[in-house]
Amino acid sequence: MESYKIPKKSVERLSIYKRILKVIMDAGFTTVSSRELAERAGLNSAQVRKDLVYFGQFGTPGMGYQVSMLHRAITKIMGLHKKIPVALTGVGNLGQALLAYPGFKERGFIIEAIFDNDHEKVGKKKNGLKILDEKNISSEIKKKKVRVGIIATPPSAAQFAANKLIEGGIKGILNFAPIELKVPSGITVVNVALCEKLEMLSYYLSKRKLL
Amino acid sequence: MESYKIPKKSVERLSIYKRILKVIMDAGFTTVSSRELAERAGLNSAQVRKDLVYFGQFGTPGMGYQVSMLHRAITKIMGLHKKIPVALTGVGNLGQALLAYPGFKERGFIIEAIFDNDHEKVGKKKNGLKILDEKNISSEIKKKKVRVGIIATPPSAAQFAANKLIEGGIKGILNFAPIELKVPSGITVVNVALCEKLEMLSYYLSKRKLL
DNA sequence: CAGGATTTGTGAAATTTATCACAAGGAATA
DNA sequence: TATTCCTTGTGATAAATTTCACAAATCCTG
Repeated sequence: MESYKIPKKSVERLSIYKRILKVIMDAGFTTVSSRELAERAGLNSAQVRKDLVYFGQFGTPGMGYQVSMLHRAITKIMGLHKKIPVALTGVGNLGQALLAYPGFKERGFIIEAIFDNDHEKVGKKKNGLKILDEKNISSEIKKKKVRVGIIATPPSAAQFAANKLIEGGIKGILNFAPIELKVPSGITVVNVALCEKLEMLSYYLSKRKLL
Repeated sequence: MESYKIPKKSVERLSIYKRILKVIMDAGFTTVSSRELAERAGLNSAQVRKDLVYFGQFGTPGMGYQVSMLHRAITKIMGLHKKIPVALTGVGNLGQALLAYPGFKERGFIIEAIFDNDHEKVGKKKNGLKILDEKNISSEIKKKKVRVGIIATPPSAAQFAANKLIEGGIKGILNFAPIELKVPSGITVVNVALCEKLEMLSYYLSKRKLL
């Protein structure tokens, strides 16, 4: 039952379990049941157990899961136990917020290079990093052995940035631009659907005549 | 087939169709087929048709959909044809980025009030708005008839902000904080899972031994 | 206006995902 | 050690979602 075909949703929930485990661990508890994890995550307990079993047998019947052990196991499974060098493209408002976002560093994602296509910005410093020209993305990230790219450009510049990142050897992209990036197979793109979420909210409120 | 039970996924995709329709419209085309929409969105054409039929019959056999008509229809369905007053809580890096994010205004979401619990910040101005004390959220948003709240606080302050927003009569929350908000029934919460997405990317790369 | 080419809308089938329900394993108590 | 109480892991079942496949509707060409 190792890594045959794991639902994307299960992977996303793994991240949620990890976050909750941290809270439980900091509160001083040493074990936790699938029922409690489920309750805190707003899920069904069988689902929690099924999700975890995709990755191994972590529990003890009658007792539950060892909090710190499970937390460590998930961290390792997700590859969050080592530092990951990252490049950021687009140093606008969103890009700057991401640059300062503590969550990235906490998870081991270290932003090593930042790029923009605005010549007004190129050469200036942000958070101790010099803003580089987008034209040089591929050579710069090769030099710094960056493995992950974040796209925080406007939609019109996103595909160009993606191409340059891929040219530079990047295998994974976190995309904040609201477009469907075209990438060759072998490149993993994860989209953060900021606009879509906002519009969903509008839809649900509108349907209930609350707007 | 009107609004019986529409999958959440369909609603989210509606937003994607709207975005693509805009592109096609700006390129000067007047009609579009489900096949083309599907291709651009990376989906199956039957799915596009099924999604749209949840909301009405928009297409013409042999011809496809009228681009501008469909775009307008989706905008209306999603309640994005009128202005929506919004309150933002948490004027940190993320909050400031959201404040300056053009996508909000473009979609009719007008940020009318901003709050923070940091007394250093309260009273100062950002983007023409005075930062108000989080303690006064409920009275302020009642005054300004705000309908939607955005939470961009650190996780530790998120539940407090949510409570105050709800106290002030808000029905919808866009939550950027990585916690499961506890809200009474009748309140719609949409989470933007920033950290989760990042961690998913790490997982997929890690699995392929690319980190 | 007839015939061929498209493309929609939609039942039916396939696939995926979530929930139920319970046997089996282990802890805790006496 | 026997007994009771929990809780896991999991096969079976149910629900949700996606894809297939085609009749019916409309366009377009000659």
